[in-house]
Amino acid sequence: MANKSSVPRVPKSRPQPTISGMDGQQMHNEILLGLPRKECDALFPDLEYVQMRTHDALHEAGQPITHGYFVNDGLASVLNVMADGKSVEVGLAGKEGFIGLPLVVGLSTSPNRVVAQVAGSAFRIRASDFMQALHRCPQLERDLNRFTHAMAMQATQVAACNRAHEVEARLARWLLMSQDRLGGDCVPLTQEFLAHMLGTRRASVTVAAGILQKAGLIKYTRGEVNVVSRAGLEDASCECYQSMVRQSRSWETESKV
Amino acid sequence: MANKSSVPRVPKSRPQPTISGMDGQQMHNEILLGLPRKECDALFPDLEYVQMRTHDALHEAGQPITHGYFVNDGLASVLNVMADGKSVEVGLAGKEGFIGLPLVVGLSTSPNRVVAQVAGSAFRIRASDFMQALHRCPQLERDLNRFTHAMAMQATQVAACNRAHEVEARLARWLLMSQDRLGGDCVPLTQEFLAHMLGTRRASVTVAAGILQKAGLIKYTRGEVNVVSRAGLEDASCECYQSMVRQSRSWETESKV
DNA sequence: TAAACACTGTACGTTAGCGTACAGTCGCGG
DNA sequence: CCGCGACTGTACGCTAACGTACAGTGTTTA
Repeated sequence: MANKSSVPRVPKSRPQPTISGMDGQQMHNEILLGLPRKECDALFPDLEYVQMRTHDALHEAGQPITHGYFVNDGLASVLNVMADGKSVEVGLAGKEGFIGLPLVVGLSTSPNRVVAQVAGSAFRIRASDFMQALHRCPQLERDLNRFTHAMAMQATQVAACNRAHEVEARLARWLLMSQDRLGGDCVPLTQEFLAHMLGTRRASVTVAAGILQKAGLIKYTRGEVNVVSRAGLEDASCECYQSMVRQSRSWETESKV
Repeated sequence: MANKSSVPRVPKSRPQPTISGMDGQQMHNEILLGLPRKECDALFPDLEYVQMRTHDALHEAGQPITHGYFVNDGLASVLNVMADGKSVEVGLAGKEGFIGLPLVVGLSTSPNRVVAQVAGSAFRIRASDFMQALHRCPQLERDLNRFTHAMAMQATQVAACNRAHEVEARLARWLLMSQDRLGGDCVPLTQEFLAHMLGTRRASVTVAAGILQKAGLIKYTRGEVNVVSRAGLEDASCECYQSMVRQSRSWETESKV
């Protein structure tokens, strides 16, 4: 929440190659920001700055992946869609992430639906361009393999959580995770879509959110959740949130090869 | 159990470097079998052939990873362990797999507990040796990155399944998945441990297994499930099983870069 | 062969969550 | 300013699954 007005992390000494459509926008995507100059040169000409509007589908389950997306802003949800149309969120990516991981291992079909859950922007790249660029960008490839691993960890935690914990705790966890990735107190989402995320009924979300609100942890108003007490939410959430945080920590400290 | 005397798939033209403790045993692990000669030479001296006994823990949640395991035989379950001691299976690996994926991205702590769910054997390698060998084995590294991806897909499917489907269907799915990885009709497991896999009560497993048995799909006897009708089981299981199969198919066909 | 053990079957009260339906409430466009 | 659509609150009967407990049954050990 603090870094709203922080300086962009691109070193001044590195004038970025142009990115189509970006004019004047800031780059937030952490994978791109961390690339060495050489890989930027190789990659950036293929990137295109695009807006993500709420509920835009980036990928469709079972469909070919046309573009990869370096999320810059906002929030993308990875959903597993069941035969009866119900969906369950299995992953969440913000500016630390990339959407289109199958491409990294040479698959061009997405097993999941991916939607922009909170509007924002992304740098997108055509699948074919991406796969070629990858060969020239070893650091990018390594980052993406790591991110794949991080998403895998997230999915395993969610798998367990879905089995073991109840709606109220899962909702709290989800809000915390979103807040972390958005960097603000406000998560703009309707209960209807929260229900899709949690794989439950809207009515269940209403009840759970009501409890959190009465406890003074959040403030809910038509399509917008405001986090009032992070600490309280962490108590209300299940251990899974802390597990995930711990994992991404050990990540940062341990995994600097 | 059936394929004890099948021919080894290692080409005759490629005399294998010795592996400690292996004397006369056959190699089944598909990752190792697919490596080019050069990488075998680099890797095999560090491998050690070991037995996995039922319920042996290969990794402990939150503990350092001492060895990676190329599963050769039997079945390894990746479990997420909750604070209250309950566990939920989030991944399953047989001879197609490797246990210790965090090592691949430079992490030396396992987020999950991994146990031998069905006894067998594995080729293990010390974590430090593994991480060094990886630099000399690009094909191995690529294979393992792919396998990471496959496990991630598995986890996402399980995450959704855990939320959406009921015990009976999940049990059927699990039996099918195990059978695929074991290559026989018989899955040696008690209801108690099936319950741990499915993240449910033993009593629920008893009921579900009873239904499958009455329907003539399986035969259950003290610690041993015999699959009678695969087709029937596939009907009884949820769509998730087919999803997973489809994914590993597209895998094999698409992803030969 | 008896006792101990491990595994399986079943039962019962309790509960979270489901499906569904309907009544508020807010905000925007006509 | 009204009406309509989108969002939220609540209610009710129903079911899967839970926690727990205990009785059967097969297998090993003494």
